Amino acid sequence: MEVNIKEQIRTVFTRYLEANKCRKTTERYTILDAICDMEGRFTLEELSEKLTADNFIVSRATLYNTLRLLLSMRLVVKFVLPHGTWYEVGYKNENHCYQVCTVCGNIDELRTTALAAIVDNVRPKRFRKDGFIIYIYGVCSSCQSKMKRKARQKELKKGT
Amino acid sequence: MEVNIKEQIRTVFTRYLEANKCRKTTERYTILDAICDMEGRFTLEELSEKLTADNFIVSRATLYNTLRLLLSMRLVVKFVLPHGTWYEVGYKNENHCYQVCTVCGNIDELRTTALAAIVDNVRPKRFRKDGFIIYIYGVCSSCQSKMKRKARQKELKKGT
DNA sequence: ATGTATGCAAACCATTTGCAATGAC
DNA sequence: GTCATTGCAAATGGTTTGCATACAT
Repeated sequence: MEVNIKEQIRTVFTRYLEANKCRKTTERYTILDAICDMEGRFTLEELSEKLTADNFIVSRATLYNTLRLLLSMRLVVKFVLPHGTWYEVGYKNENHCYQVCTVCGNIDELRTTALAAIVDNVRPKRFRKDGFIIYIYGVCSSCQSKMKRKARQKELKKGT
Repeated sequence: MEVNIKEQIRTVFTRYLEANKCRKTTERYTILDAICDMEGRFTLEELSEKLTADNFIVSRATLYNTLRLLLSMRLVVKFVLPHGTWYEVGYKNENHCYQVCTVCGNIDELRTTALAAIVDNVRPKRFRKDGFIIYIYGVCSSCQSKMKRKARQKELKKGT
């Protein structure tokens, strides 16, 4: 991430901490920095590993606390999928369309700008909309062939 | 749920069990029936409670096993949301658009036919699409007012 | 000096697993 | 009789909590 964007984010964070009378701890800023350096989606485990690699050890509790803080101020977005939980820096307010294989759990991001534009135009009443996620569920081609292969084997066994 | 629809579902289930050489156990059919009688979304806990109320005790393991079976054949749909996991009978192959409040966790279903039609037309390559879910994230009006009230109180405290 | 934030370990909760017993075929 | 399915209890894994300590204000 660009350095001046990181600076902007730090500024937003500082303003938020001051406005809510929260303390400006080293942990909070270091975690924020690390999150900015993560590429795309990341798990809590991956974030922890990055911090460890940077020689900064934080407890799980602090990691969760800081993430909660960042989530509540919308600097980070959380994805809860059937196969795990991911986080992502949300400063761009990007929206997402995922194709999820319900067999192997693989997730691909679909780049369908048309679709995103439509959902973007939905304006719910009495609701502050922050973003949206579209999940398309199904079976990927690789799992489809595996299932066919398995069915064939059962059929063979039946003949025995 | 209508009796003859339940019958249809049982037939589909039986065909699936036979095709895959799975056993037709009392547990499986009883759980299927209970699921058909659930109204709308339900949690595993609620399903278990209903079965208990019907004097049918099943282990968690069997509940999860049967749900996995029903999920794999698309008779049931699973929703993993930040505030819990829900299931729903999926025989109508309905698609869904949810409005999720990230503060209180409340979920409302949006009836936006236009939106559903668009997503319906997305045809991913090399992927057997079974359905989709759209989550619109944000803050509901009731949580918005609570947040405003809280902010006012902090401001008062500051003045003291 | 005050009280918020942290670290640690224990607690928690939903889900999965291993294994012996049951029962569908 | 065979082996898939069940029930039980233990294990797992991610997240939260309680409490003593550290440190930002």
